[in-house]
Amino acid sequence: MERSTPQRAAIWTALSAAQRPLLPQEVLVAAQVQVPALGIATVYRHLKDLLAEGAIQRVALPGENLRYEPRGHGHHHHFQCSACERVFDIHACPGDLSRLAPAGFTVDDHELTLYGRCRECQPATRRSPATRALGR
Amino acid sequence: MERSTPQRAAIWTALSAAQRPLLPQEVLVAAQVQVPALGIATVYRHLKDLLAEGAIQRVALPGENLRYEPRGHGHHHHFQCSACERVFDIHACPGDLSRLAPAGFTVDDHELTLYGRCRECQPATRRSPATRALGR
DNA sequence: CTGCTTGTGAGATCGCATTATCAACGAAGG
DNA sequence: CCTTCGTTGATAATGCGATCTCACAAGCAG
Repeated sequence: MERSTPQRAAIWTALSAAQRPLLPQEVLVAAQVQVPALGIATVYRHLKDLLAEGAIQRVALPGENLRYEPRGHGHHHHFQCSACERVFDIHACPGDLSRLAPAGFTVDDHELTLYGRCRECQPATRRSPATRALGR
Repeated sequence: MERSTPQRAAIWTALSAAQRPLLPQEVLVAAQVQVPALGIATVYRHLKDLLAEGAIQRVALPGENLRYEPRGHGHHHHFQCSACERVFDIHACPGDLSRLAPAGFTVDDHELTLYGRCRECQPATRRSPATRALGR
């Protein structure tokens, strides 16, 4: 059975506190705040378990490795910052896109990714310049 | 310098005749119609060259390997059939999506992928059932 | 405490797409 | 013909994310 361990708790906390999809590496770094000795193998192990339990879901973006986020956000899309590479949730949707498909094609679902600068990575024009380090 | 060879021609023909982005493997199969002895190494070599020359471009879809298509299609999106896995071009666009991003975010670009059934893979209801083999 | 089971971490290993290697081939000029 | 030099194809090597192995540590029952 599933035993409650500090490692598992740290990984879950990292995922649910992030408010955005995380790479396994990002989960590792974030969870090591609570459990410094945490290894990457344990991260993958628990990601796999949490996925099987339905607690989290995969997020696939074009040309990117799989990210993970807690389930239950409903239908939503993602925004990737071209500066810090981080991915954020977008709780909005352009709506029905079946009209875009060629005649004879049936549309069941869609994936949308926006690219640009996140709030913290604006080109130092107005407030809040990109002072945050990468990979955080 | 670049020498014109049957292999190179076959690869280019495969790409421009396909009317859709191809995986290296699909390029190999399609080009082998003209040059049966063609090897995968030659496909990768010419894809790399054609890319450097700007004749073709990469197409990255969520969770998929890179595909390649001739350049010059302008801004467009893609449709992936959930049955045959093939990817088709969609020459349509939902338009400006910057309104979807959170406040403070700047949107420069976007990627859209539709999923469903292509014309040839409709659930055998009306005409043209999915008689085509996979991987073609 | 004691014994048994499960979880963990470091490193080895795997899977797979892509790239490098290299002997053989072949078009072009002599 | 013959030499030259870029091209080719089979295969080995690489890079990298993900998984497996295994000795050890940490729960839990008795």
